[in-house]
Amino acid sequence: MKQKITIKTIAKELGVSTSTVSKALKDSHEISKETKDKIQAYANLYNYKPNSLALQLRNQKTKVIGVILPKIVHHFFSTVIMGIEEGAIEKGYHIMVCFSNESYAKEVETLKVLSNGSVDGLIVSIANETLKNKDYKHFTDLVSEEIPLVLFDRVVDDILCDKVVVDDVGAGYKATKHLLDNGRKKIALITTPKHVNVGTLRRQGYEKALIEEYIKTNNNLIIEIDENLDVRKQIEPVFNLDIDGVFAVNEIYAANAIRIAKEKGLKVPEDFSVIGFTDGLISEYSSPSITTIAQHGFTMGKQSVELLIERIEKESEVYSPKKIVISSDLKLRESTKPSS
Amino acid sequence: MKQKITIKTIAKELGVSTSTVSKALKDSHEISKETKDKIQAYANLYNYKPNSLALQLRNQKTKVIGVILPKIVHHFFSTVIMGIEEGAIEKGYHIMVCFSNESYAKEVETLKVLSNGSVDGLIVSIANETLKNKDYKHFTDLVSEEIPLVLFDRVVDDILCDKVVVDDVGAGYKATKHLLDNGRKKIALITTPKHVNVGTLRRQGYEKALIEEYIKTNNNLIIEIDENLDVRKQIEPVFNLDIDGVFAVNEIYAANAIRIAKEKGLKVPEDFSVIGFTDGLISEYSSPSITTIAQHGFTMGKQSVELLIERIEKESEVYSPKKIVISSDLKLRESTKPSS
DNA sequence: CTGTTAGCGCGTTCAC
DNA sequence: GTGAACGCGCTAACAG
Repeated sequence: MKQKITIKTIAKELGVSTSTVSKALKDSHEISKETKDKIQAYANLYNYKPNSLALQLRNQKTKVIGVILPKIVHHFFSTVIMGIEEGAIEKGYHIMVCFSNESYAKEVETLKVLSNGSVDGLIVSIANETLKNKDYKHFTDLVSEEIPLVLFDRVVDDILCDKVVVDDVGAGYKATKHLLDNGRKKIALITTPKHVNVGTLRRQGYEKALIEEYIKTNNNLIIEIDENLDVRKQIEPVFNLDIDGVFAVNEIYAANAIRIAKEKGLKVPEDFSVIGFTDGLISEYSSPSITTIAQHGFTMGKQSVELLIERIEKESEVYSPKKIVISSDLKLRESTKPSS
Repeated sequence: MKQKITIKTIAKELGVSTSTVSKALKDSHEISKETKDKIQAYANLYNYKPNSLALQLRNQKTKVIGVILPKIVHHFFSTVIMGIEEGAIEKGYHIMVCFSNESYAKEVETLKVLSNGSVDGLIVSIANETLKNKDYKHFTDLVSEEIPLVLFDRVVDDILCDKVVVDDVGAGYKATKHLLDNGRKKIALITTPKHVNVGTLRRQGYEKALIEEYIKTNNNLIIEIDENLDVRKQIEPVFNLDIDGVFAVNEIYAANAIRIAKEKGLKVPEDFSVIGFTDGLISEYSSPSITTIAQHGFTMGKQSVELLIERIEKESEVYSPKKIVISSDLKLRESTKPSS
C-alpha cells in the first residue's frame, strides 16, 4: 500500500508542529485563519484522511459492533443483519460480521478474538451446538469483563445481558390457533430439537392453543428435526398418520411439508393447512404461498443495535439487563384459509 | 467497560519492565524460565489479552477485510458472504460488512470510511445506481491509493483492479440453449436494465444462442425490469405475446414467471419452460422447482478473498490485475424438461 | 496564536 | 537476563 499522508508529514512539509496541524484541521479558533487555510489546502490536495486506528487507540473506542450469527442462509438472519447495519450506520457505527456456523468451538474463538478490543460491543445469536452443550462460560466471561452484549432470538437466561426476542410462545399459540380456526384438529408440529429454546417455546404455544380447544397433545405428531440429516425424510413419516394440518417452526420445514402434502394428493388449503414461521422469500414464492408468522427480523436487528449502542454510550449507569419482546404477526397467504 | 489489563499493569504489579513482560508472553529465550512462568501465570490469571488496536497501529495492518454489497436479501449475496468469511477466517482475517443498498451516495461514503485504515483491503460488488451513473471516481481513487481491491460479479472495466466474475455470456448462452434443446423457439428474456452489465452480458449469451438456431431476436420479448416498480406487473404483459419459454436473469423473476404461467393455465414444463439464474432457495422450493444456472456464490466469495489476501500480503510485486472467471453450471429441476 | 510533551498499548532495538 | 527508549498517528493539556 502506498505511503499514507499523516499529520506529521503535513507538519514537516509546512514547517509547523503536528498539534497545529491537528487543530487546524479541526478548524480550531486557536489557529490563525491563514495557517488554517494553508494547512487545510495542503490536506485536501494530498487527500489527507485521519488514521482511524490511531483515533480508536486514543479514544479507546472503535465505533465497531461485532455481530456473530449461526448462519446466514436463513432469510431471517439476512434481514436481521440489514436491520443491525442500518441502525449502526445511523449512529455512526460499523459492523463486523462473523458466523459461528452453529459450532461451539467457532463461537468461542470468534468471541475471544472480537473481544480483544476490536469492537465496542457484541450482538449474538447463539449457536445450536452451544445451546446443546449448555456451556455459556465464554458469554459470562464477556459479561464479567463488562463488554456490552446483546443476545437476540436464540437467548438463554443463564447469561445476564440485554436481550431481544420474539414472543415465541405467543407466536406458536397464534399459529396453532389460526389452524384451529381453519377447522383443523389434527395438527402436526415440525420443530427443532428441544435444546433450541425458540423451538421449545413455540411448542409451548402450540400446546397451549390445543389445550384451550380440549385437544390432547399427541407426541407422535411432533417431529423434532435434526438438521444434520435429510429434512424431508424426517418429515415424511408424519404424513402417514391421520393429520389435517402442519405448523412448522421455519419456512424450510413448511415448504417441505407443502411439497409432501401435494405429492400425497392433499389439496392445500382445501383439505389441508400449512403454516410456517419467518416471513421469507420461500414462503412468498412457494405454491401455494405459505401463511406464516412474520418474525420481523429487520426490527429485531435494529432494536438490538439501538439497545447495544445505548449501553455502550451510557456505561456509567447502573446495569439492569433489559429484555425487548417483539411481537409477531400472522401473514396470511394461500396455504391456509382465512380464519373463520 | 471494565478497565482492561495491559502489559503495563502486569509490569507494575510484578515489578518488572514492560518489555520483559512483552518478551515473556512471547516465550522469548531472552527471559529466564522463572520470570516467564511468573508473568505467564499472572497473565492467565487475570485473563490478559493483547489489545488488538495497539497491535494494528503498530503493525500497520488490521487483518480486516471490508466487504460492500448492494444488498443481502438475494440468496446469491448471502452465499458470497459465507464464502468470503470462510476464506478470511482461514487466513486469519475478519470481515467488516456494509451495504450500499444500491445507492451511489452510500457506496461513496462507505468506501471513504473503510479506506481510512480500518481495513487492509476491500471486496465490493458495485451498486446499481453507480453502474447507472457510470461514476467510478471513488473506486479509481482507491486504486491510486493502492488499497487492495477486488470487485466481484458486478464489475466494470474502467476500474483497474482484480475481479471475480461468472462467465455471464456463457451462462446466458447455456440457459438459452437448454430451452432451445427443450424445443422452445419463442423465448422471452426477463432481465435488468442495460446499465447492469451482468444483465447485458447474459443477454448477449441469449442472443448468441438464438442466432445459432437462426432465430431472430425479437425485442418485444425482452423485458427490462425496473426494481423500483412492481416486478410482477412488468412481467405479465409478455405473456400476452406468443411465447413458449422464459429465461430470467435471477430467481425472483423466474419465480414470478412461473406463477404467471400457471395462472394463465400453461403447464410447466410440458407446455412451457422456465429457467432462472442463481441457485437459491426459491428455485428449490418453488413448484415446480426451477431449473437454474448455478452461480456458485460461495466459490466466488472464497476466490475473491483469496485473491485479495494474496494481493495484501505480496504487495511488493508488480501489479497486474487478475480476472478470475467462475464457470456456471446448469442445475436441472422441474421447470424444464431434460435436454433432448 | 503556536509548539512541546505526554500518553493510548504494544513490540523492537539497543544498551546495560 | 532485563530495562529504557522510541515509534505507530493522533489529540489534549500545558507552555510559551
